[in-house]
Amino acid sequence: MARERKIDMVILGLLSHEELTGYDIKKRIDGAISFFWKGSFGNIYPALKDMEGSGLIERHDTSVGGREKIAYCITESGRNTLTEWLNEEQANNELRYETLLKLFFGGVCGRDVTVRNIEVFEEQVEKDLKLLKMYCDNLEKAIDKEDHMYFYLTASFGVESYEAYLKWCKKAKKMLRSNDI
Amino acid sequence: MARERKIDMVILGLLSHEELTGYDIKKRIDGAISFFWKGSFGNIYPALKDMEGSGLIERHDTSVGGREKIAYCITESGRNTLTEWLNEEQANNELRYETLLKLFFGGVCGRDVTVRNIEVFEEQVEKDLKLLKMYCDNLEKAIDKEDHMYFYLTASFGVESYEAYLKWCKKAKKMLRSNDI
DNA sequence: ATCAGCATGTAAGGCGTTACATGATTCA
DNA sequence: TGAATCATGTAACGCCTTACATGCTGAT
Repeated sequence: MARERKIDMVILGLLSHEELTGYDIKKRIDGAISFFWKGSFGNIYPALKDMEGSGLIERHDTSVGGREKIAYCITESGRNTLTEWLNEEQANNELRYETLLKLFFGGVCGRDVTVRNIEVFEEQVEKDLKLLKMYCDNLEKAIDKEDHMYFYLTASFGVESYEAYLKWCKKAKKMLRSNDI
Repeated sequence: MARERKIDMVILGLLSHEELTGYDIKKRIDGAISFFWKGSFGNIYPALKDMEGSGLIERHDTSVGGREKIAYCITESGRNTLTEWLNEEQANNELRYETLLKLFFGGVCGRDVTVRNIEVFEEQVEKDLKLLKMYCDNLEKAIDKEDHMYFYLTASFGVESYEAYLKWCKKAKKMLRSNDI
């Protein structure tokens, strides 16, 4: 029923900083944002069209030569919508971790399978954590710019939680490998 | 294209322990599982029907009096499907945290709004953490039962990460409230 | 000349939520 | 008697993913 499509807010948020094409938006989302929100072309382009229709954003053609290129910028109305959303206290936070599902039902296959699944998870987390730390390090240096502080805090959330994940992985593997229990 | 519906695995996992009705399944999911996976009646009942059709589960009518009641149990084929899934190394783990989205774009509304959003998040995490710790405490006492260890590890994952969240919340609020930056 | 990357989109299908519809039983 | 809980489902709708379709540009 109610308007739920959060991709609109991602787009408005990105456009509040700079003018972007759909393609650019995808690239931005694939960066630091991808750790907590995803987007696809089949998602972004229709949203862009809808939002233009409702006056939240405006297109302006920046095609060069035969290359089609449509940049969008946020309107006053779009900025209001974004502000309203930011001021709403309720937020929908969801985890969908298949790894945890497999862990929960780990008894069906036993310890070795579960340990392996944890290891696979651990490897991914280690890889992502490296990236997140890189983001953090770079942002820390430029934290005097107001916007950078928000980006830093977001990346830092990732670092804190991923480090907790790794700590848990070690503990869990140890428990699964011990014969005491 | 490919079969993706993970609710099937949740159901198979639950039925691997005991025979359950759709209503029971919903209640189980709303317990400890809800921290990392959700389910609804509109989700569960159709899945049950499909899975019965493909022979992964079997119904047997346990109606009493005028009260309709259909319990399902897992079949050999269902147990195989569950085992195959547990043995697949790739797992899809996704975070969709609207709070982080709001944080990332926090510059639009400024520090007070962002601090408030973090506080709302913090309150929810504190509440959930209490529950998770309760689960952990209860399971720790009965960890000699193999299955309980898996449940314990899952809840423990929640405790570790939620504690990291809280740690981050304090740090973030402090940074946002300071005038140094 | 070819390939990676830039750039815009559509179509089909799957998954899931919410609301609705219906009725029985238990307990205060 | 009325409310809460048990119990099963369907329908509408929304959102997203994946795959497809198309074409330009710049670098090797």
